[in-house]
Amino acid sequence: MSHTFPTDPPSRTAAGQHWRTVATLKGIPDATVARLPVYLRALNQLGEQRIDTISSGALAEAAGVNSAQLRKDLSYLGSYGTRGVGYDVQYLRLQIGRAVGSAHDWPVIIVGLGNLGTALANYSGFYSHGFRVVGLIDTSPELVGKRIHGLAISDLSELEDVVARTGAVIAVIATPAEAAQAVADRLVYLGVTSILNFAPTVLVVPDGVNVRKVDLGQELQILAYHEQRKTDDSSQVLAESRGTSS
Amino acid sequence: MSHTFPTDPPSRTAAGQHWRTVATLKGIPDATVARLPVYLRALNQLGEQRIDTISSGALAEAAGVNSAQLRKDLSYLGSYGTRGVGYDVQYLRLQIGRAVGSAHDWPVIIVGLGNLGTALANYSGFYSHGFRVVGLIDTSPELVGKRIHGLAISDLSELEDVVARTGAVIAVIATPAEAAQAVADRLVYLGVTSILNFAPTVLVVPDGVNVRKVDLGQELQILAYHEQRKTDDSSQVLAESRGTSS
DNA sequence: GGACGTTTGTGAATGACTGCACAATCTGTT
DNA sequence: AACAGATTGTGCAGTCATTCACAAACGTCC
Ligand SMILES: NC(=O)c1ccc[n+]([C@@H]2O[C@H](COP(=O)([O-])OP(=O)(O)OC[C@H]3O[C@@H](n4cnc5c(N)ncnc54)[C@H](O)[C@@H]3O)[C@@H](O)[C@H]2O)c1
Ligand SMILES: NC(=O)c1ccc[n+]([C@@H]2O[C@H](COP(=O)([O-])OP(=O)(O)OC[C@H]3O[C@@H](n4cnc5c(N)ncnc54)[C@H](O)[C@@H]3O)[C@@H](O)[C@H]2O)c1
Repeated sequence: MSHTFPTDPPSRTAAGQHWRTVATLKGIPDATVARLPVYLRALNQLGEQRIDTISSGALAEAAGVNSAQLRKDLSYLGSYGTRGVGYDVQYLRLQIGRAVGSAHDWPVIIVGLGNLGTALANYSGFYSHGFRVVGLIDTSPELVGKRIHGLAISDLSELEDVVARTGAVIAVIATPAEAAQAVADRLVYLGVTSILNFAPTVLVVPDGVNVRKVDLGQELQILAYHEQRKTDDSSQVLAESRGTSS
Repeated sequence: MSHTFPTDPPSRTAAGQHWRTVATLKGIPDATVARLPVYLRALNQLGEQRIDTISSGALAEAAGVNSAQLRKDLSYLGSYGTRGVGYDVQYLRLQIGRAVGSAHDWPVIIVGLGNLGTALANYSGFYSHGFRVVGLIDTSPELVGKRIHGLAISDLSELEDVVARTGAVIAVIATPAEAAQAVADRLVYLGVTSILNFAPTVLVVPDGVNVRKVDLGQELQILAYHEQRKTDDSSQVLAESRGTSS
């Protein structure tokens, strides 16, 4: 799922001799990590409703997953439930938040402020989850200098400066696809180690850098595939012609 | 991945007695379906470069996957390669397009034209991949009547009309989270069977309806998790304290 | 036309994830 | 203090996904 393959020893100063091993030992499975934010969101909603305790069954339903899965997922974080009772909403919220890293307040840079980038920059949902937009970068002279929520858009040439000043390690790329790889290279060179990419391109990055891609077209095509299968009865005929074993 | 749990027999008129079984028989694995659009994108780029034949190795690299995986994925569609040579770019493009359903031109409705919805509506990348925005829906009196790319925004009350007229079965939800479930219910009731949801909520829909969620906050939290693990040396200490077996 | 290098398609091995089923553990009640 | 009901945490088996490794098939060159 992640595009990171930590085969080389990291250049970090970390104490561990074999990082890979440690990661595998303690590491929360990718599939679980991907679900933790969902649980967190559900817990937040529950918290606002003054619910202070919840069972795995109820929380699982709110999150749209199997309850055994929920329990197993949570068990990777520790034993934070009480048998016969359930989970304390506030406490669990805290623990998942800590595991996921929203305890910190992560500074984030957005590169490319066209349609999409601007929408993202305006999005308030960021802040409520431990992220803070601290840098806006574009190349268009028409955009540079403009302010969004009080934050001025800087030129690409000032990228180094912005990264250094804000200490951001997470960046969002919302430039046209052609520019994305160059931007990513530059970001990585400046020390950014996590990239959320909205441009429809496969980014190539060194080990140790995490990339996640959000691709609207891709999502729609996946939906279209299922849509097509619903109507297409001929898919069953095709099934016969191929030797589908077992 | 999909939030659809086809436990009950679908209320559809489809011929198959056990949909689940049929799907499993011929069905292309979910993981593969999710990658097909990536291959398609890579092929499109290659096609523009006048490359007419490509090996699994080269295409796999462009798509960022293992070459064996690419071949296996493609083998679900049929045997479209030539041993010793590779794949014909145009032909393969056609075949994947057909499988994924971009051969049709899918009409799509967007509900909620705030920051994000407007950006989506303006996005031209839609059209180039077999999707056509045919309906825009919002509740805000300030937005209703406004035009985006020549298409007028309709009020929510006209939703039925719009769906019926356009025959759309795919919809994008970009409303605030609070409104999302109600909108989804309404859409489903009107015959929409695929939803791309940008609101940070788990949508509950009947069997047979496909939902895909795009959640920015979630993506960032996943990045933050990995970020945290990179720096956090204490994670190793924590690893010890928990009884991590074997 | 046969030998050679290349590349596909796929069986089989390995690995990751999911869901079931149940013992362990808790609260409240009699 | 023992019991009943509820709910967690987890071993295990089944399912799904990835990767390896190689025979089968192709084009080319001599
Ligand atoms: N708009 C959408 O709804 C949408 C949806 C899905 C994907 N996308 C993708 O997201 C990306 C952005 O989409 P958009 O609609 O906002 O496009 P856009 O053209 O409106 O915006 C792109 C912005 O990036 C800036 N830019 C170009 N090169 C740059 C560089 N090297 N460094 C910094 N900034 C640079 C441009 O000046 C422009 O402001 C595209 O790759 C698009 O395919 C957009
Ligand atoms: N803006 C972003 O970058 C961003 C990023 C990630 C997720 N999101 C999510 O996407 C959704 C939309 O975000 P946004 O920034 O565009 O919000 P927004 O407030 O700008 O837009 C919401 C729009 O939905 C309309 N609306 C409200 N109720 C409606 C209903 N019942 N039917 C139809 N339309 C309705 C509103 O009139 C408004 O125009 C939110 O759920 C948000 O959390 C946004």
